[in-house]
Amino acid sequence: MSLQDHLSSIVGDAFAQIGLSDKYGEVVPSQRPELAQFQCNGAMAAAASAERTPRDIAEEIATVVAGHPDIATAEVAGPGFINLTITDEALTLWANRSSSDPTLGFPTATNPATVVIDYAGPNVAKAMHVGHIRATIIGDSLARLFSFAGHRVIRDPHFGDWGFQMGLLIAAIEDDQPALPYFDEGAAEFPANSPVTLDDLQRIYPEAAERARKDTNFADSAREKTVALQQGHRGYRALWQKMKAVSETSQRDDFASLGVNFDLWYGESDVKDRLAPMVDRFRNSEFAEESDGALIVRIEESDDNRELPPLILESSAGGFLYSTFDLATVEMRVEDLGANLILYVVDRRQADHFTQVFRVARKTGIAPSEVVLEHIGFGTMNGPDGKPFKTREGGVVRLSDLISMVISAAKTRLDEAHLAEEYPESERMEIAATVGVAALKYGDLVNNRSSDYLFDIDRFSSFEGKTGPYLQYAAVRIKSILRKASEQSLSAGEILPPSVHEERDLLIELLHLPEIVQRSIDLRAPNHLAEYAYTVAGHFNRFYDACHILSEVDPARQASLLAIAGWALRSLETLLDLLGISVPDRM
RNA sequence: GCCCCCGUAGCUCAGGGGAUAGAGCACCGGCCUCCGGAGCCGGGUGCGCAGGUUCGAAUCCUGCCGGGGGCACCA
Repeated sequence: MSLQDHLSSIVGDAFAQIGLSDKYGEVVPSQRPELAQFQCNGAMAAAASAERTPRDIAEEIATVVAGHPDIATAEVAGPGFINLTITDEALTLWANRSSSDPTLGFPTATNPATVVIDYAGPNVAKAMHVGHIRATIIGDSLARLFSFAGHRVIRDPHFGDWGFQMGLLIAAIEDDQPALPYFDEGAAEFPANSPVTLDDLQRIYPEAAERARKDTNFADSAREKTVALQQGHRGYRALWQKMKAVSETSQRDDFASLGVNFDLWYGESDVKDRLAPMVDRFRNSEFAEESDGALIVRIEESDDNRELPPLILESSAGGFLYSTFDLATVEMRVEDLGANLILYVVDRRQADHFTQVFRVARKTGIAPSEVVLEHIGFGTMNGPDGKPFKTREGGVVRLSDLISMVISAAKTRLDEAHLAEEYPESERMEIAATVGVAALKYGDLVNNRSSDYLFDIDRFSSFEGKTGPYLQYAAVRIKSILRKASEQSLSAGEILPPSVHEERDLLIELLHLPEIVQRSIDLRAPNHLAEYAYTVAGHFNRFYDACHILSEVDPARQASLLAIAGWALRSLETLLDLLGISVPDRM
């Protein structure tokens, strides 16, 4: 239980005692910190049904609550706000309890759910680019959050490796190099090395896509090859393996440099054996019908306010498309993984696609009613011109180049600040990498995920104010103090009642962590963590200015200050970790 | 055409139906015999417009204006 829950139950009991529902007792942090630490707005909500004035109810609740030993003051203000302050004794008790708790006062799940998080979504033949950054960072943070909350999390990047783009590539490569054994029906074996590099694929793919738009024969040929690949053509499968391998090598490097890991490294192709059986099951069922040569499922519902296109199970060419992959993947995640909740962290422009997949999964029973499917959409990362982020030449920015940019900017900033100058070169590089990635991730996650945001390399690389590096720096300063204390054989002890308001304010702030984590999970919104981490750092910095730890003369108080600093550090590191940001030991 | 999202300070963005709507940047002014100054403190005529619901609306509903996005064989 958190302090806030505890206070809610005290106030809730008071409401029950005067004959009103205890649900009105919900306590939240005060919006007016100069007036109180916490507040309850329930008296105003209760007034109408109780046929009493809000102030009248509030006064009575305040009187009852004021008698509780943990409550220092309970005052009515304005139309009926109940402002609460807790005693320093209660504050200290909760501080000692939460600071020593493995999850910092957050109650972990008693009934853990299996949560599959589908994020990143890299495609074969394409190096990851800025369009993948948000999906990767947001998905990773959500995975960390659910894991922290005690759920069983399965992270799956869901590679795009089984669709029409494969047929396009095969057709283009065959056109260019027809003598390759992959196109020879009688080939006994295939070479060990890939005939194409990722750079080749990056060049070939857009050319082939463009050609298919103009040349229907080429497009038809690519569709045929897609079908042949899906149906098991030996040569195409062998070539596909090569293309997949060269792509994944680069993509895994990108994930590694972002510090992002997955539990499964599945793609669309990992459900390839489920596709035909699933589609055949629906072919003659009530769900599916033929339309323009394709097999479709209509998804309209009576209360729709617009026309929604049907989901295409099988194309008129006899191939499977991405909706079919996603549908079969739901089946796999439910049957094989035991998923209770599946989150799709995908650009919000694909909202209609997920509406189709979810409706079909629901009505066909692929997703039983107790399995929750959610599309976690997000906005675009724009450049300084307000349009999707591009290179100066107008091209797509590769993720690896973007990462290099932020790391290089971090290194420049370290040099300017004359920081880390005496450290070994390898450590300096590591610090620059950690700081650069923190700038990138925090700059993204601090925004509300559903809105577009502007990525400005100059602003991000300034590293001032509300940034990842500022938070790392705040944490590093605490580590430095704790290291010095340790060298002087000083250790943390019990947290004592605060002496100055900066100390009290920090304790109160740190006790808000459980609610912030819960809200971030409920809303699937890491930006609440990002904002809160910044608030915590601010409170710590004020505490740091007000309470000089190492020169404190009272040993018990010094041990208490060390405990508070340690708690603040662990809170900051935990919050940053939930954002996917790590803190160096020094910088 | 239909549908979805967005519109908050000079700029970039937060904001859970609650009090006086916040932060960062930028700009101005302070703070170092002390733990790392990437810091701390002070400085603010802003919720696109008009209605509605509510004791209470940036938040919910309707309309309008402005911006972005989506609309079956790409993913």
